[in-house]
Amino acid sequence: MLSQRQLDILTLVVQLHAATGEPVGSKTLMNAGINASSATIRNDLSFLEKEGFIEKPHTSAGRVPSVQGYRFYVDHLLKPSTVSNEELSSIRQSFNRNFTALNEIIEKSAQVLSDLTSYTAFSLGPEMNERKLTGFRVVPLNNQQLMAIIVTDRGNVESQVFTVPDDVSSGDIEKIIQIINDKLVGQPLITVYNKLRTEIPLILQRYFQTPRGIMDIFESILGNAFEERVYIGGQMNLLDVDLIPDVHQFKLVYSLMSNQNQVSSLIQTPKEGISIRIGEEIQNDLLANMSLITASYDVAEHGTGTIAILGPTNMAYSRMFGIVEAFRHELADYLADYYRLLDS
Amino acid sequence: MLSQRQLDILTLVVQLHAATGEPVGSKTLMNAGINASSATIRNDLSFLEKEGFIEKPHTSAGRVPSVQGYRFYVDHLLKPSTVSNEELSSIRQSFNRNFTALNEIIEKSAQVLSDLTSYTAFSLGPEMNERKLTGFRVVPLNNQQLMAIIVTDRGNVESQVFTVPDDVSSGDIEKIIQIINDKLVGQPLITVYNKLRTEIPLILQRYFQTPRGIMDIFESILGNAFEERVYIGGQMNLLDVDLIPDVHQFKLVYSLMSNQNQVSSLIQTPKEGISIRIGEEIQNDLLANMSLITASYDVAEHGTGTIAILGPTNMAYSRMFGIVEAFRHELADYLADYYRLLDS
DNA sequence: TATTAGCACTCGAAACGACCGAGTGCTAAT
DNA sequence: ATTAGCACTCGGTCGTTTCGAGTGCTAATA
Repeated sequence: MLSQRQLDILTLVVQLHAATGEPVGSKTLMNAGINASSATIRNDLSFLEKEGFIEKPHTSAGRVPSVQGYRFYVDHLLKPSTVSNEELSSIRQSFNRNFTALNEIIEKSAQVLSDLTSYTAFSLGPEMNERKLTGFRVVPLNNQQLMAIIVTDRGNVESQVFTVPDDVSSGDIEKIIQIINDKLVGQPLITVYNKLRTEIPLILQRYFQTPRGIMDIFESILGNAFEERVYIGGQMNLLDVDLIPDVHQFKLVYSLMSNQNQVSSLIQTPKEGISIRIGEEIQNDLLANMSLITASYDVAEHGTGTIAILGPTNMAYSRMFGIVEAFRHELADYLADYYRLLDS
Repeated sequence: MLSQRQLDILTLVVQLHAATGEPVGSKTLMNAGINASSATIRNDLSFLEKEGFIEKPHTSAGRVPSVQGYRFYVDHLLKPSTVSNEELSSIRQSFNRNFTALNEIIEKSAQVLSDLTSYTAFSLGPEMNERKLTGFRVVPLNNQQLMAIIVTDRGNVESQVFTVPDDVSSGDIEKIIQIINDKLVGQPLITVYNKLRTEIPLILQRYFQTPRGIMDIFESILGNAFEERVYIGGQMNLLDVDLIPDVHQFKLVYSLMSNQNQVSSLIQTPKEGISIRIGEEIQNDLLANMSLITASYDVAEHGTGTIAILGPTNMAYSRMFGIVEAFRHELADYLADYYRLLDS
């Protein structure tokens, strides 16, 4: 369908446009290594345009890749650049501090990934839904306040301070803790979440007249732990990209990113490995001129996590692909170590 | 010095400029209620300019208040607008949820204040430095992880999960906890912080060969609790203000606000009550075209806290002053209640 | 003496237009 | 199939003009 030269031209259009941000013209392509006259290149350009791979912003400008063009490039022409050893070791180094809870590692990873790419990065830890509630503690802090601590499967910890309502005695609390330990600890979180709305209130009714107040508290705590949390790094990097035409849109994007649910569904990826979505493929009007690279990673029997970066449509795909690819492996390795340590 | 009409004119210039953002001309002032011809007003304007209260962006524009003009307005002309009952009750309502730890109340207050003013808001809880360490708990989570919980004076809680180094046995941990409980609980935080670097290591040396690793952990945890934390709400509101000329400056301001130390010293206020700093008075080049309203509030014997808002120099001072004034009292009352509850 | 009407003047913002040049499409020659 | 040549397009830049809000000054007025 496309001649080799046409493939070369498309590749260069994508890469030069990524490098300069400008539309690419026939002479530029000639100088960039296409072995043909500018006229010939123009013919090819015109062909590529007819086929929908590139388009021109206006008559007398150069060409710019279309979404379809990017798609084709990403699917067939992209050669992931290998990550330099220095970068690799800088990734490792940034994970090298002795982190504490899993959440903090995940949070840090979003930070590092965004620094590395200078775009906005997302990080979601290994699948939460398969996790079990492995520990539940309530620690008295003073007369009126308690701290509830929830430990899930491995390493993930949520805590919340709460004030005891007037009508609840410390004996009541004891009983509730015992019930929770009996009935909930060791169960998958999803079960916990369900029982909390069905079975537990029934049991509590046997002991208390009005279990509602205290139940609300525990429900909110456990609910917190249940929610998966996507960490975001480098949100301000979006401001550098000239793709945010006005401040208003930036605020919209920012508030989009403040909403866990929306972010969650944004970086949801259907398939294994790395997926690249370009412009309108993201199916979100706000992000129409951006691209999203999503990658999943497996941590042995501990489920799979997700990382992602969001940048301009004309990002340097091969470099970004390389970074994301390297990063997902590093993170998976690091987490495998982390779990191994916990198990030892 | 200034005639009554000149005072009126200055007031109107400030207020109209706040309302429209445009320089104010003589005709506008005439229509806005100054009882004199535009020529007369021009004379007064020219006088006010000579005295340094107003200035003109360029020859054929209207006048704009100078910093000195704002200063005079704020010091002598400003009538704080009273806050409507609805607003007052909406403030109260937003505090009405059953909050848990003090930090969360303070965080929420920054949020509410920024919503109310549509500027950026800061909130610092009642003086931390006078606080004492009243509780210290270490809770085992699993084989390798512990959670340390620190409770200060009243209601303030910090927690941190950490992984136990290989060379530390659970007996060691027990001993350390005991030492901390003996030597540190009940002391003011500042003492804790100091002892942690002097006395405690000496004691530990008696028991362990290499106390360093474990000490690092505790030091970082306690250090965390020691740090005062200013909460910020509505940072994105700065983007609405047309005062941020370019995205670059916004990023600078944003990173300024990401630095606890800088924010802390920013909202440091010398005097009691409400203080208004205008433009260059803030002594920060980045904020040269903004104003900062800082207010302190007392919570009986629990120290004093600070709230602040940061907005454009031409903000509606009387309204903002009113809001901040109302807010500091509401917050003080609410916290007084909160502490009363804890003491009961 | 304070106020006001009148008028010439200033200067930024917006509208206009000429020009430039990168880039195109097409045609005819190789 | 490729290329040289050329007329054409159109956004961006830059200087000019126009417009109008606002000023300062002067002379008349209360």
